[in-house]
Amino acid sequence: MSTESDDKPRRVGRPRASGVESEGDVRTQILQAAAVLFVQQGYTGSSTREIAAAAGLRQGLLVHYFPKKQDIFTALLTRSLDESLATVAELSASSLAPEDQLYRLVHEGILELCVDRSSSLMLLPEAKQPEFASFWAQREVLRSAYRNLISAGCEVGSFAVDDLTLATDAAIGAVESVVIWFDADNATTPAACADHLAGMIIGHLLDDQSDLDAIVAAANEALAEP
Amino acid sequence: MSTESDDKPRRVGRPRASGVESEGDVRTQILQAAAVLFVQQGYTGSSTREIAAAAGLRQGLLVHYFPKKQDIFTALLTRSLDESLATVAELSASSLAPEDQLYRLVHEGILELCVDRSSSLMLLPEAKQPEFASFWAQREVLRSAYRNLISAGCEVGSFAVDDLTLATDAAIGAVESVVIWFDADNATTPAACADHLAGMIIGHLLDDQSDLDAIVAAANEALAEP
DNA sequence: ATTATCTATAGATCTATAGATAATGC
DNA sequence: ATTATCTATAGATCTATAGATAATGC
Repeated sequence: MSTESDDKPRRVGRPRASGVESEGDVRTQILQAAAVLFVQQGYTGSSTREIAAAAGLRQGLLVHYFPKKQDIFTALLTRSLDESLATVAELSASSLAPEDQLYRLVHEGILELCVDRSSSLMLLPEAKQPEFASFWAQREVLRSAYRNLISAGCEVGSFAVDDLTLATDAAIGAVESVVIWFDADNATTPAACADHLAGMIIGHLLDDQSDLDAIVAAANEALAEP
Repeated sequence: MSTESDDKPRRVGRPRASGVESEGDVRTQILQAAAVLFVQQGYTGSSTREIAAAAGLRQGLLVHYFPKKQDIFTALLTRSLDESLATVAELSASSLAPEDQLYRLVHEGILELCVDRSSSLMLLPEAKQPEFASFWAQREVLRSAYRNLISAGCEVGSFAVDDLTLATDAAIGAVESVVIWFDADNATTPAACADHLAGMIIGHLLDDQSDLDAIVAAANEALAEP
């Protein structure tokens, strides 16, 4: 119904030198390009010029959207926690037993890490530096959720754990280990990874190993529903 | 019995500007300083000048010992596999059952990763780049050892595994995950980490969970001997 | 006039090269 | 003379700043 022809690129502002037209939010495009480069070459190893080129724009414009290079990294780090923190909120509103909640949190977390490469950015050494402390504070929220679920699982007698801190770190660590080796090009699917690893992690926390089947079955049923 | 006084610094060559005297092999000192910085700030994020300063010498001298910055990284990466590959060789010369061998390999590997911070260097994005391909070839030897032990364990009926590749990657991944979170400053000891994680990994491979206790007991006994 | 982009560049790096210097050895 | 180190620096970056330009909007 529009009187304008769709293929005429009517857009305010000087055209891009690269010819590539901006599709959607420019900041998002920059972030995507940066995520790929950071994963391949590291944060310091990827120049703002390279990132800009990958996003189809000039370095000067990138700086206009992200005045400091560090702003790009901060945005990516923060974004990488959103999904898991949303899952935590959802689960804690449910009335599921702690072992069921933890299984689902772990399973979801693994899937997320398999599909979104940028979730491995927190492993970059530069992420440890003080400018990114607020990211680690957020992440501590996620770690507490794991810890609380493990602790609650012990209280109801489902889990048996000596050292709560060690069990928590080992569980989160095993979830995150998937970013070290999962390769989207290989035959193994994210779902298969998630099933395998989640079984290993929850299985090792359970007091009675044979409870695992019921937990897995319940989670699979829940997934089958809308 | 020496006629020379020990505190006179008789040494050929121009003295260091830093005043810090070289203790032992200079290349080793440079590598140690570089490992710390690479872990903290990444490879590209650590300049040769910084590394030299940390080792108590000037940048020009560092370049004399390692003509390319990349040579430092190559040396560190290569070194990080030595320990585990030696363990593999030792174990395969033994007549232990595959599940016992794998438990010990995993356990040793975790200990090593806890004590030697530089073993996490392979996680740096820069390590993936083609100049370091020979490191990955060596590492593939280690991965094969894991894979073969899991496969052998299945054949003798101790392990039950659907997907050999997935089981291998998950096992190595879980071992390596320790570098993500282990912190020497915390209360948890390397030994406690190794026990916990190795139990989780081998436990999940076993067909009959109750075999785990015997494997752990045998490994602990072997460690107690000289 | 407003907007989105561009180009040009200053100042601060960083790696690797070249050659000088301050010890001991003979 | 030999050795281990140094200083100085060229050339190539890299980030962030400043201001110009090429579109549409009115």
